[in-house]
Amino acid sequence: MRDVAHLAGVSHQTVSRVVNDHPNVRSETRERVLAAMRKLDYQPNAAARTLATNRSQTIGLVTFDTTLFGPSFMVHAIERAAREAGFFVSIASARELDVASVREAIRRLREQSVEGIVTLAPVAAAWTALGQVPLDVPIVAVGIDGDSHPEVPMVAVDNAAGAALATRHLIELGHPTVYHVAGPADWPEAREREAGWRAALEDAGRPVPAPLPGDWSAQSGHAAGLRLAADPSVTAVFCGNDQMAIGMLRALHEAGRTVPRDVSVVGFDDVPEAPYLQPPLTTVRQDFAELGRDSLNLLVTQISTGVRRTGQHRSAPSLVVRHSTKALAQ
Amino acid sequence: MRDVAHLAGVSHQTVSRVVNDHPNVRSETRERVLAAMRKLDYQPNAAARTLATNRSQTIGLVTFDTTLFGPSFMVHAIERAAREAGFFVSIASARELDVASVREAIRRLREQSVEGIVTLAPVAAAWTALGQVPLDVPIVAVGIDGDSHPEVPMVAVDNAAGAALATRHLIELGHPTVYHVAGPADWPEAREREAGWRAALEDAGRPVPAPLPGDWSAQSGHAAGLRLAADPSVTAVFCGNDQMAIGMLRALHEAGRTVPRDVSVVGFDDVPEAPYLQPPLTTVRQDFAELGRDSLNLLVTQISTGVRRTGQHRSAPSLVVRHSTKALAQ
DNA sequence: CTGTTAGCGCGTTCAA
DNA sequence: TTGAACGCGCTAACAG
Repeated sequence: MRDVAHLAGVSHQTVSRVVNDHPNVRSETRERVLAAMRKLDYQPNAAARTLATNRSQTIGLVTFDTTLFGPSFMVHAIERAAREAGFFVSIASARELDVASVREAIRRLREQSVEGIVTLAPVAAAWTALGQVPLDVPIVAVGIDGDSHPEVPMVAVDNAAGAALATRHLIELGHPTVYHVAGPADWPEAREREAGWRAALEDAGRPVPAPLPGDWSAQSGHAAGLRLAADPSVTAVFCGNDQMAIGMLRALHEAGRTVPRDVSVVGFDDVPEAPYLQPPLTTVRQDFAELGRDSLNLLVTQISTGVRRTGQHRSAPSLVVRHSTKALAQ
Repeated sequence: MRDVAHLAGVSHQTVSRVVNDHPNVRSETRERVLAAMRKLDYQPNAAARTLATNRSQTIGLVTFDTTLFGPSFMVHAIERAAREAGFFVSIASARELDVASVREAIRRLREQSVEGIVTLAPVAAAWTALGQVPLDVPIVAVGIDGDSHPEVPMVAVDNAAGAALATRHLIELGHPTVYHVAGPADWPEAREREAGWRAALEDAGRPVPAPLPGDWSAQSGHAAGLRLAADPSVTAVFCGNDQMAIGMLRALHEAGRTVPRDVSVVGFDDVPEAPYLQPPLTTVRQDFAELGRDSLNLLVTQISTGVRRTGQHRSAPSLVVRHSTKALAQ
């Protein structure tokens, strides 16, 4: 910057004014400075600005497993939205699913003076950690059950509603009951989906079979599928996500049970491959891109207005009916 | 930090020495300082340190489409490795696939004084942009054809070798030739795979059918599959990635052609769902986690030694034979 | 409209 | 072993 000032024959302060679009600069001077900046390929120094203004123009992202479809998609959507809002994004992943790891990730972000934090770690441990974070930096939680920490605003799809959508769809198709392959118990999203499934079943006066444990992976869906296939009374299964549904489809096929003729299967997420599975998967769609954008905008609003927001911001998922579900043959 | 110094009854540089594990501090003083730090929940200020040392402890990640399996997996692996090496990571995604977008992403990272850059944007435009980057910050390119920019070290699987592996596997199974669904032409990885497939075919003296265009998506694989299914002479297909193979499997099924009885299909990547597709997919495995770690370690080595590395670092992919390929019935 | 001064929090260099 | 002075590149406050 000093060099630029020298070359343009002005003080470094004037250069600073030009960089920050300050109004009180004669346009002629401004041009001279801009020319010097181009000539020297001037790069502003974000660290110096951060130090002087106490504003880093950076938001932090706490992630856990970005190899899953949802989180990885949202990282993308959030980075995009952040760039448009003029923010850098720094990521910090939690090593484990425990409170200490999430706190550590948040600590690292705070060390970088981030102006706000979005947490994509939808695990029970995360909100315990969030409750312990000093409230001087705005936080938005994505996909976390915010009931226990109403002071942290949360963005998520209405998992229970989505699960109920799937379950009612199967009930309306004439299935006496619906089995469920659940996600990991320490993920609030998994619990919400299970709760939605359970409630829909109870509302319809149907028996509630024990949910089968899963871990979001196709492998766990496959294992659950092999168990369910052994029981001829099983005609409908709601899987906690699409990956597990893929494993389920495979297991049923291996066991000689045809989908959807013998068994109907519904997933959750609507991954891009869902229409091309065999059969094309009926599933609950959630719009991850919108979720990512919304969470960032909520954060940016808090940063720029200084007003803390709270409460849950739920978006409505929708059911996409394809060919893995069918009316029960009497 | 001033507060800590005050509380501990020392000067702020003594605190600085403690923070940086400087040897010349009496252990008693050190303890007093540490106690004060804990008491005040002291957070070092990364911006100030960056300004004073000109070292940001941050590496930058240039991404393009993190919704694809490979890139999203590597973001995760790289963040992990970076954390262990004591680096923060800041991400900047390229808006488009053009040179300007990649340059802009790199500019944003440089503004943050990153000490090194890993680029996960495996598109032709990326290396054009890389060639224009001032060489004062080390760069490692992942999955980019480094031939045209030997000064930028590159880490990738040997795509051509992987494609040849797949193609030879099909030839050895008795297929007269192998069709190919290619990835986007502006991705070097797609071109390398196509080249490997072509070379294997030529080496075996087989005819080389025109490759079908794809864009990595299941949808494009499905479209290609519908075209191939119309030709009864097609008995073997090598898809540029697993997503396209999923679409291919579906299209062949719709057209009444059974895999692997009528047509054999091979993918590339070995996504976690591959073993659970119908049929379980024979594919070329690449170890994204290792790729991510390697790229980061290569970068950290350059940063800490100050020695620039060059050249290509290729890792060998392997063929995973499952049930989507079968000897051609005579 | 523009320049001068001071300081953001930290590390480095020199003295003590 | 510790402290004082200085500067990293920038912005904020004031002066001109």
